Amino acid sequence: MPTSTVEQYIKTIYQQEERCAHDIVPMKQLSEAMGVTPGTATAMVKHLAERKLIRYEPRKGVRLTAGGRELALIMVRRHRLIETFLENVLGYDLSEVHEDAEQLEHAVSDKFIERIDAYLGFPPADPHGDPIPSAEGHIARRDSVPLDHCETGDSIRVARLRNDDPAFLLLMKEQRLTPGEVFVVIDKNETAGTMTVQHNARTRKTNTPFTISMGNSTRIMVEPTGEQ
Amino acid sequence: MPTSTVEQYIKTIYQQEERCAHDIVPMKQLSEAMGVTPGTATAMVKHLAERKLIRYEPRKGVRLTAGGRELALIMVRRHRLIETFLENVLGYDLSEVHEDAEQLEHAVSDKFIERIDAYLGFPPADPHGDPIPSAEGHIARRDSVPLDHCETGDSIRVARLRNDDPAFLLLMKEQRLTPGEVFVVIDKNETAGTMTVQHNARTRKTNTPFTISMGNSTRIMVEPTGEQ
DNA sequence: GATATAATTTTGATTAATCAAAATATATTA
DNA sequence: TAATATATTTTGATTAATCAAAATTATATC
Repeated sequence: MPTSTVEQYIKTIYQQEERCAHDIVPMKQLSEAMGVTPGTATAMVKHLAERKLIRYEPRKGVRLTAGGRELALIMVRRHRLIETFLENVLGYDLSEVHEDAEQLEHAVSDKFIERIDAYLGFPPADPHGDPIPSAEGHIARRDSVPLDHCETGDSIRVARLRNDDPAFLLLMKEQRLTPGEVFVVIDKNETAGTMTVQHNARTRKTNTPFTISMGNSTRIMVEPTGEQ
Repeated sequence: MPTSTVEQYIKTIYQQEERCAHDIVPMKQLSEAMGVTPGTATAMVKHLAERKLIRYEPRKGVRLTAGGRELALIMVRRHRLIETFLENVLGYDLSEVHEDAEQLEHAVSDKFIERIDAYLGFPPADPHGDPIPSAEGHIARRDSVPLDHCETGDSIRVARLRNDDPAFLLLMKEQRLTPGEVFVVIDKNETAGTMTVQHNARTRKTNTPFTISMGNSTRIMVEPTGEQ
């Protein structure tokens, strides 16, 4: 049985892999995401590699093995089903679900999760719109497309950033073009080779438009929100 | 914040106090109930005493302080509400609820418990019939009476045994006259000074009658089952 | 390419919880 | 009461997870 700490590391590595172009996760990124010192992460990573949950390349970083990915998807399934339950059944606010789910996901049994799934009517996605992996570890491939495939007026959600250039990622962060964020394409200028996007006014206080080159926009994977 | 191990010890001490005449819980009883070696229990008990959750009398045993009792009742509340939820909402069998509740009770937040309580309609008792302590730590005093106050035909549940004589307790265990067990009084003979009880035929395979002296029957606290 | 900077690993310690086995105290029995 | 059995505590070790700080190795800059 993996300890809850092991589960948490594996889930975090999975999430970090999702957020980078290169699938290898550097130690700094992992230790920051886990909120531990780098030395602690190194020690843990060696242990996870022995358990065959990850591949560890010293001085480079880590990537999940098939077994690690399996465990990660179990944890993601638990987390998302619990969040859905907290919101739909117990009436939690969306901002409150994460904290409690983070604790519960390490304490629930498989039986509990399957019962919750049935009780909720086998929902395909959690309250954030993220797909819930099946009990067998299958997760719906989100039909994300590069931003430059979108048209003016499209309402979209950022799925992932296919680029790990720090300057690019920093810019994305400053502009809040990070996974999960919702936008509208307010202009697509083929001649100038630019796209302009803007946060939805009712979800953001500051929503100044942001213009990006068509070339860079291919690095931003988005999916339709289904709105409008 | 108490760790889940601390929570478990405190809950266990509370339960053991309920099950003995003398409110002091000897180390052997505690270590066996916790499933750890006696030395481990001693070490932990010192820690709990420093935290002012228990009073520790070396070579004698332990008893809860007011603060310890408060924590114990929080844990009992969590456990019983979770069991109720698992049975009433998720359709668990009664025999399955304990195992999952035992894990979850250490992972849930106060918010979660209060929401579950409301969702269940503020139930007064869990599926075993045990009262659920309030959020403020009040628990309904079970209206238990000594067995000799019962009459022939009464259907009763054992609440607690007010005697810690090992032979007596062993006998009670052999006859399955332990807390939670359900019986019918089939004879009360004032002249002979005896009472005879029998397990309910549909809950027990072996249900040979058992006769006990009136004197000893005062040590067995029971409550009406509400049946018949 | 030499040096400064940043990332990573190593080392030595710490805390919570545990066990096995030795030492000690208490209770029982003969 | 002395001998034996039982309960309890102590001692020394272990494991998982962590930190701080030193040592090492990449990477970036001049």
